[in-house]
Amino acid sequence: MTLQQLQYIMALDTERNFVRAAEKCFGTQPSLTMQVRKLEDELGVKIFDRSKKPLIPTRLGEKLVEQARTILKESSRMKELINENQGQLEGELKIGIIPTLAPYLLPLFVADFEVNYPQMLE
Amino acid sequence: MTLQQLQYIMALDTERNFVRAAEKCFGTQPSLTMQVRKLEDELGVKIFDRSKKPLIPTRLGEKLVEQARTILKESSRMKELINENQGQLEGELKIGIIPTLAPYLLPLFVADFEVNYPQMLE
DNA sequence: TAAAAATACTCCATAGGTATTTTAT
DNA sequence: ATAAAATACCTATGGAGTATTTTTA
Repeated sequence: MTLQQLQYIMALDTERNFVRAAEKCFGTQPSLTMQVRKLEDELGVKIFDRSKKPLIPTRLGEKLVEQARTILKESSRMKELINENQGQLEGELKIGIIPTLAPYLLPLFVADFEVNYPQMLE
Repeated sequence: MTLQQLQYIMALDTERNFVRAAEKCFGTQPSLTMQVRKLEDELGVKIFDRSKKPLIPTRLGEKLVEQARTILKESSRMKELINENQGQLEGELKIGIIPTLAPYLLPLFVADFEVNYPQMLE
């Protein structure tokens, strides 16, 4: 069992679709298919019922996905502990982007950034 | 960050010694050295102070190890959920035993069973 | 000087990608 | 007919091992 696999089943539970879940994880559909199956094999149970579209988590699958969320939340707590400890680092953030795309993409990135790291903008 | 790395720092925290920690994880000292350093690099902090023997976790390291324990505990909960689920299976348990031995052994088996799987007896 | 940790190197398992086929609406 | 999932195949990364050197008590 890997943290990556847990993120995969989380995304899959949300999207109910391998293609979209893969995009969300910045990967491809086959990788996701393989890893989810590998996890199911390891655990010895089916997490998702693929016999219908859209696919749906099994009864047990729902519980496992929920637990996956818990584990991943505790994992991100590792980085939180570090941030808390170090207080605020100071530094420079360099962004590289070709001029053609800059006016279209940069505003999107910055908007996301504002939402996710408000404390870095002061 | 991998679950394996978290197990490594947990073992290292307990043993305070790469060689013994590696044995405990059924691995070798160099792997452990590498993985611990890799995790430290990824997180951008030192978890253990190796400048003295025996090595000792840093202030922050102690917190991270504690958090690692939490994450691993939540991970093992995945398998617990599966066991619990399977405990809810319904079915028939057939026991074969020769009549001569039955009065002597069956009570012992049942007693054990009651202790170990109470939820199956309701 | 005798332990423990770090380094050098090698190997191979596998995560992940592309291309394609199969399946389900 | 079409979109989604599974399969086949390939590549490259990196985890783990052995052998060796460097460290520190």
